[in-house]
Amino acid sequence: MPYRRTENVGRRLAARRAAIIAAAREAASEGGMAAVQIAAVAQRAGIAAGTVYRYFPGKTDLIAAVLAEISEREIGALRRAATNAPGPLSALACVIMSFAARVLRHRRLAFAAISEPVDATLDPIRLKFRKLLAAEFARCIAAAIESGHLPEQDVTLAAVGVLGLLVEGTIGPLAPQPSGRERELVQSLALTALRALGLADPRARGLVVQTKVIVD
Amino acid sequence: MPYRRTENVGRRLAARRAAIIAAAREAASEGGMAAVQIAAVAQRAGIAAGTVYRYFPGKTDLIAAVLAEISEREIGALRRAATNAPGPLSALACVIMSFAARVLRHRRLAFAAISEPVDATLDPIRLKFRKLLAAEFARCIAAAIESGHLPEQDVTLAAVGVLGLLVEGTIGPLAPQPSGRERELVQSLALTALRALGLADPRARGLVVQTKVIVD
DNA sequence: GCGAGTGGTGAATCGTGGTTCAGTTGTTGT
DNA sequence: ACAACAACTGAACCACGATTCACCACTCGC
Repeated sequence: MPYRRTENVGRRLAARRAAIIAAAREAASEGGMAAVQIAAVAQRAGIAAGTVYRYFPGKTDLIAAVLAEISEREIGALRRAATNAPGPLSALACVIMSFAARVLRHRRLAFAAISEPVDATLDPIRLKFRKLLAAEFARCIAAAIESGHLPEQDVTLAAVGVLGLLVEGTIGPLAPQPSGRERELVQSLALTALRALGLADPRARGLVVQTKVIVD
Repeated sequence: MPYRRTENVGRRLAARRAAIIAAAREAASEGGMAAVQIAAVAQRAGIAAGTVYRYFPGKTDLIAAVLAEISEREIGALRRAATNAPGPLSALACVIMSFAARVLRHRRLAFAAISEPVDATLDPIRLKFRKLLAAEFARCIAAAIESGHLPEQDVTLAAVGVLGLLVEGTIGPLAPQPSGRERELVQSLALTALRALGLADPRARGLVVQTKVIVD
């Protein structure tokens, strides 16, 4: 039996798989989901179109892998942001602002990952991502309510609303164009979001100003 | 010269044009933008596929017409809601709640019209619709600030944020499923939106409860 | 170096859905 | 009824992009 996959080859395969995912992500970063075409991705990765199918059963699975990667990175960052904060309210502010800031860093990709439909078969995966994001918000909101910093409310709905507010304000079609004023935009959106959750204006204002954002 | 378009024929043509638009709208209502296919629309309208092209140069123009119609209806309704209200704050609440309620009445169609990308050439048209919606919110927010009911803030950004909050909370993928509790959902979202704009919790609560929604 | 088997290739295939157009049907004014 | 023309038809055409597959290239263990 002359050929067993060697360690070395295995690494090369893994690297190529990662390269394909990276190529797909880059394509999405530049031209949105519409630009994620097998031929284009393959070219970017320096391989033939057919080769993509040795790594992924189909385009859907490739995009799912891209989304999974993004999801893991982003959720991790938000969780870290929450953990590092001194208190529940501070954690909430930090998560909100980190999310907004991170999205602003990669607008197109974020838009593609969060808002751009692709295919009905992918809806569950995108839904999972959004659910995780909302859950991260929800966790912080719940903690802030628990500790008496926010009024009682439907936590899930509040989280979804805040998510929509931030997404629309950062990468929605009406969001301000990139202009170097990202810091102010983040603060402005965070202020609005915190008020939405029931925090009085002055306290929210102070909280927002003193919060440090984690962007990696 | 034996044939000039007669009055009667003109009416029939106009009616057919309207029927095509209606068919496209219905298709979108049932299956989203993906279901707006020329063949399907034509069948719905009881005509042949080719006939559609006697009324619209292409699919893009057809969808543009559908969006224009929706836009006119919806913007009109919001404007009416604002006008009927006794004061600036009441107008704002009414516009917010009317928007949410109307969207909930036709979720799929609203989602298709507001959130579902179709084609890069259509982006300007969708953008215009969103801009009009945001402008309607912005007008009310500005009036409420003017009259001292809300704190100073970036009106445009606030309007965009509220739009995102409401859209996500009503027709976003994480929004609550239809369940007969629409009234509560609208109130809950409106409360959150008004707080986001800087209205203190108790005042917002009272305002939301007493506001009558215009749904037609 | 060689046989066995994996990884890679890219042109051809396929499915989908918008668009076209030669032929048919319907309407108008005389 | 007829000429002149518009409207309608739907099968054929076309573009696009995912997927396949027969063939080539490489790696492995001997």
